[in-house]
Amino acid sequence: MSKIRTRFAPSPTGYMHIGNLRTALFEYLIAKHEDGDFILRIEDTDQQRQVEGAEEIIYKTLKDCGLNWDEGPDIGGEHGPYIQSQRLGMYKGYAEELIKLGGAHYCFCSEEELQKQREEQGDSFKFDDPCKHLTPEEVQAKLDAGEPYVIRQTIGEIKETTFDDEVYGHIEVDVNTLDEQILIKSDGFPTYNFANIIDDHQMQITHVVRGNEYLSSTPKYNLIYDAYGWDRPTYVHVPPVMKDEHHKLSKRNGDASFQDLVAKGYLPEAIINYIALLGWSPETDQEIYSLEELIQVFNIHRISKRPAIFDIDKLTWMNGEYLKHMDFDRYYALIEPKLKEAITRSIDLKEVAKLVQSRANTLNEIPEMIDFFEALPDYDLEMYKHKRQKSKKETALVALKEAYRVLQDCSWEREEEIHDLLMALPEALEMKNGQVLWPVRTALTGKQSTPGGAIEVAYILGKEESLSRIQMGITRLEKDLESA
RNA sequence: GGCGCGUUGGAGAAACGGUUAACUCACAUGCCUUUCACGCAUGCAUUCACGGGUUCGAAUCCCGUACGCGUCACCA
Repeated sequence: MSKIRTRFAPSPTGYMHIGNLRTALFEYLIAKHEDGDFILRIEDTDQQRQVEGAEEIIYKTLKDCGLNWDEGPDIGGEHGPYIQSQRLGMYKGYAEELIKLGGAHYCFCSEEELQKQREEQGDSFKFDDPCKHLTPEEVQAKLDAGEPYVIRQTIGEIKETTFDDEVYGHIEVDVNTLDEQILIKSDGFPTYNFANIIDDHQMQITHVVRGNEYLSSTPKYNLIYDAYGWDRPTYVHVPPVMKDEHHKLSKRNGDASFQDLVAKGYLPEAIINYIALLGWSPETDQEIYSLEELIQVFNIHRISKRPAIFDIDKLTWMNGEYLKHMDFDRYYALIEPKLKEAITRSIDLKEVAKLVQSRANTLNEIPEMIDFFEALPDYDLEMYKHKRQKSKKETALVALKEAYRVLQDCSWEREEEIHDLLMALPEALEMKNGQVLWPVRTALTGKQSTPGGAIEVAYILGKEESLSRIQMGITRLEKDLESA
């Protein structure tokens, strides 16, 4: 059996939405699982929708995700060019050949003619093209006269057409319901549908993977393949990725694109891992997969027929898993810029990174998590009250004063030192651990929750700053209790 | 409206006619604990859109109904 070849054929619209990326991923996995080729083709026939730099976004996204193509506009290949606008010359010849084979015909009808039929037929409109019955002589005469025309698919007198989709199974369609679509527009350019067929054939694509919105038009494609006498490709129609029960994920809805997610602090590998599970499921319970592993286990027959809703919560969880299990050096390199931006004080940022690694699910949560290192926020004294820790303002004041006293003699060289000094206090004061440590952490951070507890935070903040913050807590509490 | 496709918990989903409907996220509770997070434990669909049928037995097969999505462009 010949090598599997799949293709990703996006239009350069300046935006890589998640559904598209997911299709690309499946195409890549299907090919690579069988050691096949993954081809990138840019479909830019609609010049009006061109967006500056859009191609680069496609290249970059695919590369960031590790979806490397074997043939494409930038690297070439045997079946190029891989940019549709550079292939425009060839389609007409193919269309003319199709006419000879009886799979298409010239159509000289005007827009008005179509409109008229549309009105007459109402809802069940299906264009009945009179040009189909023109004799070759009549056609030639019109062509010679320079009449504008399009080339339309000719659908013969057969009754039924069927095909087997790898996901949706056996599909039967009544040919009478099929439209004789335009293949070559009056401006001489091919329609998307036609260009697609020709390109796929020329590039020897074996598996056509695309959204299930193409399921209905597939029979028309097949009829053209048949007319040429070409082998039909294997079809893999994939279910859509939804925003909610009723809406697809789309740019129009302002839904997150791949770029948006990255900007929000999600890792490409986590995004890829997550979207692989949208409309596909592995045989085992494993959910975390590297691209390599996905290639190994991906199986077309486990692609689902039903739409899948994109759940940002699960992506967030998964992203957290990647962050938590990441090699520390790599993790640190990743977040160092954010840390430096958030913290200008000279403290050990690596220690901060260690605290944060097991807690942040996305990169963007980090600055807010650690802002207290930079400056103590203006916190509410009520925070010293904590029911479960049995902390009240009065006990907090005592604890803070004692903590300040013992820590004065601390060298601050090792975290254990601080630990030992503070942990000796509860017993000495006949208090619970929480009655000492809760207020200390509060005084040091001014926040309800922080990465790390009192001891870790104090160690990182350093002696001078820690004592100063504790002193401030003491002063504020004293004032507050006096006035009460 | 015609045609096509789909419908398992809040989300992703497993199950491929055979006893109590996996697993993950989310949510809730408890434990652990100096906060948060982690970790651990428990709970969360007597039921698979609904109604019939086939069968000893159905989420799984068949028919119908409802709902949803897609498609019917000189857009891709």
